[in-house]
Amino acid sequence: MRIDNGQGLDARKQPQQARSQATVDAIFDATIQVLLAEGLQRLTTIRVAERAGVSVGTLYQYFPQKQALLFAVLQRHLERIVRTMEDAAASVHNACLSTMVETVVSAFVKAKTEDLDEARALYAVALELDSRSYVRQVGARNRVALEAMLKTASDADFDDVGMTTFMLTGALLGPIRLLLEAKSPQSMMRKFRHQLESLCLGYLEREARPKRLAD
Amino acid sequence: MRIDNGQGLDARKQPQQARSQATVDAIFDATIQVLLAEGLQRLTTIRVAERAGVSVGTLYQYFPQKQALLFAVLQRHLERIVRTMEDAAASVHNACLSTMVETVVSAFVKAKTEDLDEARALYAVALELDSRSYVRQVGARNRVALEAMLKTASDADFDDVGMTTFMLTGALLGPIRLLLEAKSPQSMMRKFRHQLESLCLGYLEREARPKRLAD
Amino acid sequence: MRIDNGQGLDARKQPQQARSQATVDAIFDATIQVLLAEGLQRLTTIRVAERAGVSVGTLYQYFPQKQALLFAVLQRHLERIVRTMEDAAASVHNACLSTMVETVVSAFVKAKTEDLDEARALYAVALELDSRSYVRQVGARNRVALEAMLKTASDADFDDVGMTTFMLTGALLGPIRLLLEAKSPQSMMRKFRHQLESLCLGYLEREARPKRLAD
Amino acid sequence: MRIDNGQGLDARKQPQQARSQATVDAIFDATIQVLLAEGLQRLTTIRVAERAGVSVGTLYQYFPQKQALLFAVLQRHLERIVRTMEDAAASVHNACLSTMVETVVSAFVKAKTEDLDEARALYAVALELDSRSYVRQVGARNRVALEAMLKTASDADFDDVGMTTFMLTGALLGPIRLLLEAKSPQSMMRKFRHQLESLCLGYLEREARPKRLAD
DNA sequence: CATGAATGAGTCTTCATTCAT
DNA sequence: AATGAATGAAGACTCATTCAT
Repeated sequence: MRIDNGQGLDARKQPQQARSQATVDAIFDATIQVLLAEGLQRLTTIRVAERAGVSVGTLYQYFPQKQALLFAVLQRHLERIVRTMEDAAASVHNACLSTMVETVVSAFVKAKTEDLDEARALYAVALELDSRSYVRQVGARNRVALEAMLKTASDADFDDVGMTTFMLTGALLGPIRLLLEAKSPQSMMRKFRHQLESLCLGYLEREARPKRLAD
Repeated sequence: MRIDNGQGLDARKQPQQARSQATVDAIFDATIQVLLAEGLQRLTTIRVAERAGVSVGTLYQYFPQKQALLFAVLQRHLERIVRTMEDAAASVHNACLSTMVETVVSAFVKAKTEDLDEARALYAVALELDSRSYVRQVGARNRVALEAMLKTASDADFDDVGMTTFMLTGALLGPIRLLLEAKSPQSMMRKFRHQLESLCLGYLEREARPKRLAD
Repeated sequence: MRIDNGQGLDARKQPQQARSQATVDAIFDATIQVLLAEGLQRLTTIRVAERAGVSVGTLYQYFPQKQALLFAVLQRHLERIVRTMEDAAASVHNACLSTMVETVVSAFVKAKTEDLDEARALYAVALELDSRSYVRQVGARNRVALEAMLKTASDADFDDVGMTTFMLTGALLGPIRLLLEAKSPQSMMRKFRHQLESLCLGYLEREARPKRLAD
Repeated sequence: MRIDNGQGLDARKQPQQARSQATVDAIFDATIQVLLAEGLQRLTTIRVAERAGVSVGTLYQYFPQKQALLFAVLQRHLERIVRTMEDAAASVHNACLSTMVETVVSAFVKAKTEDLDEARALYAVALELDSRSYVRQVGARNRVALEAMLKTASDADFDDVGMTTFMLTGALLGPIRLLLEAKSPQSMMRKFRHQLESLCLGYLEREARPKRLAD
């Protein structure tokens, strides 16, 4: 959020930064494209620079190492997704379980699906040793948001909210990953969201203790 | 399993092949170790050979390319898992949903968990371009087995078994992956299996139409 | 020739390309030197690069494979020779046989002899599988030029010009090859040209039918 | 000659040597085949051994280094040819030029043509650094034989027999090499020998001084 | 700031040769 | 003697990174 807004604003005032931003964006896009077209193993700084229409030197101006570039691209992607999730989770505090699930699933599917190729391209990057801890952090933020939400559910209490959140996260990630790896993700999309809600809600309702009213 | 036996037999007759087998095994193990210790990107044939206690030349005698080695390791792993799943699914044809889930979850968790490190190590390998189609095949075999099982459920019918199987697979994979990436998977294990059953069963019961008796 | 000029011109305008050209030239020369000093089998990209005073990486910037380098060197050499032959042959259309032979032999000996070492170095390269078809092409161009010339001889007709050209080519190549492989080619040079003319002319006069005047 | 006879004789007495000889022959043949099928650069001891139906170890029993093998094959080939030439040249001492040429050309063409593939396969080997001096030796023997022959010509004297022999050798080699490299050598064969005689005789008659009778 | 030529350490892969069986 | 598994030096080629222009 800050980055998006900030960069837009800065751009108007400082034309050079506008150019910078355009360059950075071009590099980001090029990275995704190369990732999709060639795979992580064949992604080279030169290939990225070429596709971005800049020289390697320029690329290194903005990203002092290859790792930094990959990390930045991954970060942009994951940041957008967690933020979406955090916002969605926060917006349904104190709601009932079914509303929560509906909202969260909807947000998650939308986030992952909007940039389908990007998400696909970044799986391998996320697995890389050097980004592991960051990925874990983001995962943790995600779980924190969900856990905070679940705790406020108007119609349910959980014995082990930590575990429940863990499973819920898994329930969201598993099918999405499968979907992204499928050949024609678009075709199942409509039904998919409904099914994902069913999966999550089925689980949560099984795990919930009915809320004690006079508490 | 079959492989071990077959080779064991041969080994007694042909001492040279016994040595070969020992070498191949050492290379397999070394690959997993390097994968865990260094990651896919830093896995080199020399490092694998060194850790296996053989020369590069020997490694190449058995695996004509690096890819072939990685593929073989992945194959051994996945083959064991699908076979476990196929057997488990076949063993509960015509049972009730809860038995099915219990059996399948148990088999899956056990398979993935037995060689925890191996499973962890191979995620990145499975993502590589060249093994994609094979991974997909195995995934398909898995789904076929589950779908065949679900169709025989004594207490449930499904409108769209294909989709249900798809989601069920996702429900199994997601949390397991999360578990493998967690710091101390062993600690949650006991509770985990129960939770995974809950997730699967909650979903399936929601999706099931009660079976028509006089059909 | 054309290449040098063209690149020279470009070089003045684009200083970077001047550096490039210098690098390429150094690599060419180094290749010949390594070929002579070590032989084709011991020619390695590193050795060439070292002798050229550049790094392997630089070499690969200009020649994407070892083969490409060898091919380029061979091409430069053969191209110069065929062109010399084509020009020489064209320049004596309609002359008498002895003039033709004198001119062609002189051009051929000069071309092969100018860069004696280069010619010597490239025999093995020319034999390599991958350059075979190119070598054949050049040979064909050469024969075409000679055949066209012979057909216009003012004092002779040939029954089978194709065969005659074939033999003439062999008559030129054989002794030259022997000369290049000799220890002190320079010493025989003077007499050699005369002898080669004798060989060619002796043959052609035997094969020629006297020209019918009223044709 | 000695080798062929000797080995045949020994074989009858010492059966083990017969087997040896068979093995050696198989290795020789395999070498030629590999040379033709893969080229010198891709000729490996293992490939040769495989094609010969023996193990590498066995191959090394007979040829302690790869070079030794190649050298032996080359030697067998060249030895046969020089010997043919020496015999042919010796058989026409004191004959007239045209008889000499006819005999020598016939022998040479026959020798090179009998094992067309072998001759083709061995060009690259002959060019290798390590066999250069041997090849030169054989060339020298050849020239010595021809020179001795020319000196006895009944109808001609030469001012510089050395040079004349040199050119004659070149005149023989050049066209033959061209023929071997051609696509369908067999087709031109008949006419070819006649042409080669014409080339040689044309040259020799030009260079000859008529023999002084009362000398 | 931008460029892209240059660098050279690091990878994969091959193959002559050895040696335990 | 024969076998073929094992060795490891050496070669082709790549690519992150630097730096003169």
